[in-house]
Amino acid sequence: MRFNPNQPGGGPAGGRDSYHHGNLREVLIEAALHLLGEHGPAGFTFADVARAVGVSPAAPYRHFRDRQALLTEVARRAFEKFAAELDTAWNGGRPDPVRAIENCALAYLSFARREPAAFAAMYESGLPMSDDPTLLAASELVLGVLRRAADAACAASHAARRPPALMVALHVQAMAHGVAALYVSRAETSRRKLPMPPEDLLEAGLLIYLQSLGIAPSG
Amino acid sequence: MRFNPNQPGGGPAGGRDSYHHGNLREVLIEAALHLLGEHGPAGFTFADVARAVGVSPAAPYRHFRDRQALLTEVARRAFEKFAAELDTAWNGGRPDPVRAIENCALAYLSFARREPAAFAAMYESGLPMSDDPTLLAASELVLGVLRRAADAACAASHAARRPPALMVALHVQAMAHGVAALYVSRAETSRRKLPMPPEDLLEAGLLIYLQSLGIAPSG
DNA sequence: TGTACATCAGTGAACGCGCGTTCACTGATGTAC
DNA sequence: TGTACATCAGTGAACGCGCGTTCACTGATGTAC
Repeated sequence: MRFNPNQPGGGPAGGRDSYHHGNLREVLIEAALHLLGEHGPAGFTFADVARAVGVSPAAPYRHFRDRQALLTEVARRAFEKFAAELDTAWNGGRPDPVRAIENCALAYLSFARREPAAFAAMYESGLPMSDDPTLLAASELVLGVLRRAADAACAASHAARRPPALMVALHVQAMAHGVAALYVSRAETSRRKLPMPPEDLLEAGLLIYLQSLGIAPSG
Repeated sequence: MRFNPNQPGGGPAGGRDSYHHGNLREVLIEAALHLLGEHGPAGFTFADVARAVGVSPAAPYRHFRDRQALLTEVARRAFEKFAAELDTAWNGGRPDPVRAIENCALAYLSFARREPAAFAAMYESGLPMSDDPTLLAASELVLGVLRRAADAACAASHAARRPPALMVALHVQAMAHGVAALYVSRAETSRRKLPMPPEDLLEAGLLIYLQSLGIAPSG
């Protein structure tokens, strides 16, 4: 498949009717994401990306040092988008902390389902965080959102002994991530069947967990 | 690195001083597992395995149709070993259901830590279960153990409303898997630092969860 | 015990292929004056 | 407004390499008689 750099409406000049692409960097990132979704984190090559975009195999080198640099950029954007969606789902803690946390967790699954490519880039590509501070920073946005959600939930708790909010955030992420990894993000042929929607499984698990912290949905 | 088919003590004849290897199939599986641990699910080739064993690149074809067939066998054995370790940790539910479930969960992490290669073969290689019934069957052993553990835990519960045992098993696995995937099994450079041991994180999470079901450790 | 033969489990050379990367190049664009 | 020039962002041919796989082969082993 080929990616057309022009806007759907046909932007001003630019794009591929001229010698210069004008937008190649962005298009390469999109194409890499697309291939990632189709063939998994290791299922495509630098040359594949160039081919998908309809450009010579040398062209990508003008924009990325190598395949890993491209993949890193994909993962960085994935983390940012993922964190933004979680934050939208959190919605400032409305209508109440439990529902807001649940919405966060469901957004976790929703993202894994809608964007398996981005999910793979973040959590299955094995990219080293240590090499790129901006990638590390982007990855921390995700837990940051969950941390804020857990703070609010803990503040609303009336349990005798509460675990630290960070730990609650990590528990929520662990359960969401476990469900996502086992039952949502993997190829359909390589995961077990589940007698219920993964969303129901996760929601039930979180309710049981949060109940123990003395937090219940209001209303 | 090279794998010596002979036992360390030097078994009776057999092995690589003769033209015939005598044990090549087993040694190929070991070598594949080893390479998997070093370079991830996609990080080695059929030829690499042959080289690691010190055999011609055509030799593996006598034992496996292709790379995927070899990987499938590795994954199948990994599931069996993993399930066996979980069952040992479960220990028939002793000393009490909560402790036994916790031991199961800790065994989950322990396996992910000690055998990252096997873990990757099972959960990160993207092998299609649908192609091989024996692989599917092996993969179900794992949930089978957790299911039995959950059954016993639910029987001991005195909560007003209990979720089905299968769901409890899935929750336990989800949390364990989430912690393992995020904080144990990935390469050190590509995971976030955690302000506590993953084992403590998981244990705390399960305690909170199980408490809600009206199950507490005895003693 | 000896011999002939079938089968098994390796060898190693060869193939076509696509990869990552480099290279000198060239068309298009921007800018100084 | 026009022109010369620098820079940018592509081309496409080329390279060496290691891959997966096939092939005719051969050494070792097992078995019938």
